[in-house]
Amino acid sequence: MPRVKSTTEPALALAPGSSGCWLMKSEPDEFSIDDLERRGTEPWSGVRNYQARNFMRDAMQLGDRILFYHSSCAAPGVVGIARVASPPRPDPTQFDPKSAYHDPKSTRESPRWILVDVAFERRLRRPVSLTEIRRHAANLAGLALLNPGNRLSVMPVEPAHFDLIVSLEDL
DNA sequence: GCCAACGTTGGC
DNA sequence: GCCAACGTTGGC
Repeated sequence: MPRVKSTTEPALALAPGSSGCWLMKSEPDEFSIDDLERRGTEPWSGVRNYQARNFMRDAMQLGDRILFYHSSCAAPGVVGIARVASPPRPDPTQFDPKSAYHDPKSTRESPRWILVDVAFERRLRRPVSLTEIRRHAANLAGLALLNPGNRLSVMPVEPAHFDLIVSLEDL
C-alpha cells in the first residue's frame, strides 16, 4: 500500500459536480486510517490490478467521496471517509527498482500503473464492520464489496449505498 | 486462444 | 494457518 512521502496539504475543495463514490481498501498494518489522518493526503501507490487502476485512471473525479476500508485484519470494515484529491498520474513506485511495487515492464513513456491522491476527511464515529454491512445486504444490492470472492482494492459504490453505510456509524 | 500451474487476496 | 476465489503467466 502507499509508502511514498507526500507533503501534507489541506484537502482540496470539492469539485463542482463531483458525485462519484468509491470504496478503497487498505491493510491497517500497512497504512491505516490513523496514518491517513496524520498524513492528510497520500498518493495511493501500489495498486497493481488493472480493474482498480482503470477506476482511478478513467472514472475518479476530484472531490469524489471514498469509504476507507480496513482489510486483512481482525475487524475488517469501513473506518473513515476520504476524498479524491488529485487527477490521475503515474505511480512513481513502478519506476523504482528498490520499491516492492517496482514494475520492470513499465516505462516512463508509457506508464502502466496510475494513482490518485487520497485526502483524509474524517473518521467514522465508530468502525462499521463488514459483518454489519452484510446485515444490510438487502438494501445494498449490487455493492461490489459483498460479491463473493471480491478482491478488488478500489471499487465504485452507489451514492445511496455510501450514505447507508456511513449512517450505520450512529446506530 | 486454451488452460493448467501458480501467486495473491482476504475473510475466517 | 486455512482455503476459496480469482488474476496472471507461460507452454503449447
